[in-house]
Amino acid sequence: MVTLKDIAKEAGVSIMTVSRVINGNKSKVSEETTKRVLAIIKKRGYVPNSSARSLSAKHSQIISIIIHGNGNCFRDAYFSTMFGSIAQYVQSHDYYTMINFVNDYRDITKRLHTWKVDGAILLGTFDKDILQIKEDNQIPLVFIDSYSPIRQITNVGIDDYKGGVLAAKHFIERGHRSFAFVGTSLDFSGVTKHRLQGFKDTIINAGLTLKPEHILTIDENPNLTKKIVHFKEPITAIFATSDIIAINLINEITNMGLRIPEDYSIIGFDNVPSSYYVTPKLTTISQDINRKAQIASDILFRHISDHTVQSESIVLDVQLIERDSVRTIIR
Amino acid sequence: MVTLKDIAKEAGVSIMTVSRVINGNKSKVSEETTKRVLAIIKKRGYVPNSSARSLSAKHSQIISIIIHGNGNCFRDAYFSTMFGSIAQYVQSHDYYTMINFVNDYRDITKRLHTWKVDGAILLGTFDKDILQIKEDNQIPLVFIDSYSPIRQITNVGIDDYKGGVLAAKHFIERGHRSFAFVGTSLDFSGVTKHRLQGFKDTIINAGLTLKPEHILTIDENPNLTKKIVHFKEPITAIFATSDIIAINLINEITNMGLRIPEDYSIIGFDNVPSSYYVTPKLTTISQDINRKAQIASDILFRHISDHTVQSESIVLDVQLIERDSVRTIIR
DNA sequence: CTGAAAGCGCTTACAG
DNA sequence: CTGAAAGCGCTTACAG
Repeated sequence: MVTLKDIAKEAGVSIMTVSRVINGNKSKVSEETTKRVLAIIKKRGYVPNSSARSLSAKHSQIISIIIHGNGNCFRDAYFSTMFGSIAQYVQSHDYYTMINFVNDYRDITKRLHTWKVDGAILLGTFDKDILQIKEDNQIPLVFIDSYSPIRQITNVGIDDYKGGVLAAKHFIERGHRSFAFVGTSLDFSGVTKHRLQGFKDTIINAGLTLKPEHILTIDENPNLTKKIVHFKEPITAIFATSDIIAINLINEITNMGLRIPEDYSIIGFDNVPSSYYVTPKLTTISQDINRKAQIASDILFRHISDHTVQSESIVLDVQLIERDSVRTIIR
Repeated sequence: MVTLKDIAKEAGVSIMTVSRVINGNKSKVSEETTKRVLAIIKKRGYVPNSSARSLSAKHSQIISIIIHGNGNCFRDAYFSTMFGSIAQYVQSHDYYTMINFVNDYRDITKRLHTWKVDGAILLGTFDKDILQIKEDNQIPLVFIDSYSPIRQITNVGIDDYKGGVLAAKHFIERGHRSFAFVGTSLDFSGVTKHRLQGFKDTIINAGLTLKPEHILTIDENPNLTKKIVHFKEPITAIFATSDIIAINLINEITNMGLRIPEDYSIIGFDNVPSSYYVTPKLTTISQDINRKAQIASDILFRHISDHTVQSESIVLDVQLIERDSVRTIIR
C-alpha cells in the first residue's frame, strides 16, 4: 500500500507538501513541485487513506442516508427513485454515501458517530423523535417528509394538505358525495395525517361528510378491500395515500368482479410510473421526486460548508394529474 | 467525544482491557471487569471510532455496493429490490454499506482502497473488465449477473439462456411463427446476449427463424415501437429482455390503437410487481430476487471470514409465469 | 487475565 | 513556499 510517505520520499519533499498538493492548496505549493508530486501520485496509483484522514481531520466525507424501515422500502418506486437520486447527488459532490436502516431512533446516533459522518438525510417518519435526534447528533441533518412541532429543523417536504384538498375537490366536482380514505398508520405518519386533513376539510367545507368508519389504514385492515365493498353506507370515491395502495386496490376490486371507475373511483398519490401503466390509468397527485432529492442535497451541503446557516423548511407544490380512474356522476 | 481512554480511566483499567471487552474477547477478561466496563460504556454512551479502528486494524467493516450506472438505476424495480435486499443483509451482518456509482472500472479501485473496504458486491455489467477489477482489488468480490470468460470469479446469476428458451417455447407452443427480440445494448450485456441466444436457438431448433432485423435494442432505436409495427415481414411475438421494456411496449402499442395480445403477444423478464398490474397482465420469466441477494451476501461474508475459500459461480433457476399477454394462434 | 509500547497514515498548528 | 513535531483513537504484538 503506497502512502503519503512513499510519495514524499520519491518526490524529495516532506509529507506536508504532498498533503497540500492532494488537498488542492495549490496556492501554497510551487507549481513545479505540484506537477512533480502529481505525476508521482498518478504513476504510483496513490489513493489517500480515508480512515487516517477522518481520524485526524475529525470529519469523514461521508453522508449517511438514514432510512426508517428495512430493505423492503426499496420496493416502493417513490422511495427508491428518491434514494437513487440523493445518492447520485452525494457522489457528485465528492462525498461517500452510507446507508443505514433504523427502527429505533437511538440507533441513529451510534451509526452517525462511529464514522464521524458529516451530514445525514433522513427518509421516513421520525416525527416524534426529531428533537432528540437533533440533540444527539450535532451535525447537519436534513429530514424528508417529516412533520414536527419543532420549528428549528431542516425539512424538505411537499404540500400534503393541498394534495388532500385537490383529491377531494376533484371527486366533488365529478359529482361524488360519499368518500373513503386509505392510508398507512395514522399514528406514525404526519404525511398521512395532513393528506387526510386536507381531504376531510374540503369535504366538510362542501357540506358533505367523511365518516370515521370510512377512514382505513392498510396496516390494521388485512381485508381492506372487502371492508370497503361492504360498507354499510356505500361509497363511490376512494383517496389512497400512495399509488402503491391505489394500484393494489384497483387490482383487488377488479378481481372481485367490480369495475374501476364505474363502481369505485380512485385517486392515488406520488405519480410513480406504474400509475400510468395500470388499467385504468390512475388519477393521482404528483410530486417532483427529483427536485425534492436535489433540494435536500443542496441544503445539506450548504449546511456542511457553513454550520451557521439557519435551518429551513421547504414545501414543494403538488398537482393533480387527471387520468382515467375517476368517473363523472351525473345526477 | 468520549474515547477508549476515558472509559479506561473511569474503570481503572488500561485501554487494552476496554478494547478487549468491546471486541468481545470475553475469555480474556474477567467477568467482573467486563461487567464494570460495559456499564461505564453504556453510561457514557461510548461509540468506538471506526476510522481509528480501520486505520490500525487495516479493515473497515464496510461493504461497498458498486453500481455500473447512475442513480436512475433505482427506477427499475428489479434493480432497487435487489439493492434494498442486499443492503439489508449487509447491515444484519453488522457491516456498513457504502454505495458507489461507477462508469469506468478504474473508479472502483479508488473507491474501494480509500476506505479499505472489506468486500464488494458489483451490480450491473462489468463483463469485459472483470479480470482487471479482480487484479486491482484483492478483496472478496461478488458479481451479480456478470458474464466473463474468466473462470475464477464469484458470480451469482440466473439461467438467462433458459429464460430465452422458455420464452421461445411458449410462443411456439401457442402457435407463433414470427418473432422479435428487444433488449438493451448487446455490446454491453452478457445477460442480454444469453437471453437472446436461448431464444434464438430454440426458434431455430423448431425449424423457424429469428431474422436479424427483428433483433432490436432500445438504446439504438428511439422509434422502437413504430419499427416493430412496420416490419416488412410482420411478426406476432415479442420477447423483451425486461418487464420495464415489455410494459413500455404494451403501452406504446396500445396507444397506436393496436391490441395486446390480439395483435402482438409479449413476454417480459424479471416478474416485477408492475408486470402483474399492467393490462393485460404480463406473461414473464420470473427470477427470485431476494434469494439472489441473500446468496450473494452469504457468499461475500463467507469469503471475508475465510480468504482461502474458492471462487464459485451460482446459477439460479428461472420459470415462465403465464398470464395474459400471449394469445394462442390456431391455424 | 492485564498492560506498556509502538504504530496505522493522515492533518493541525506552528515555525521559518 | 516548505517542513518537523505532535496527535487523532484505536489495534497488534509482545511481555508478564
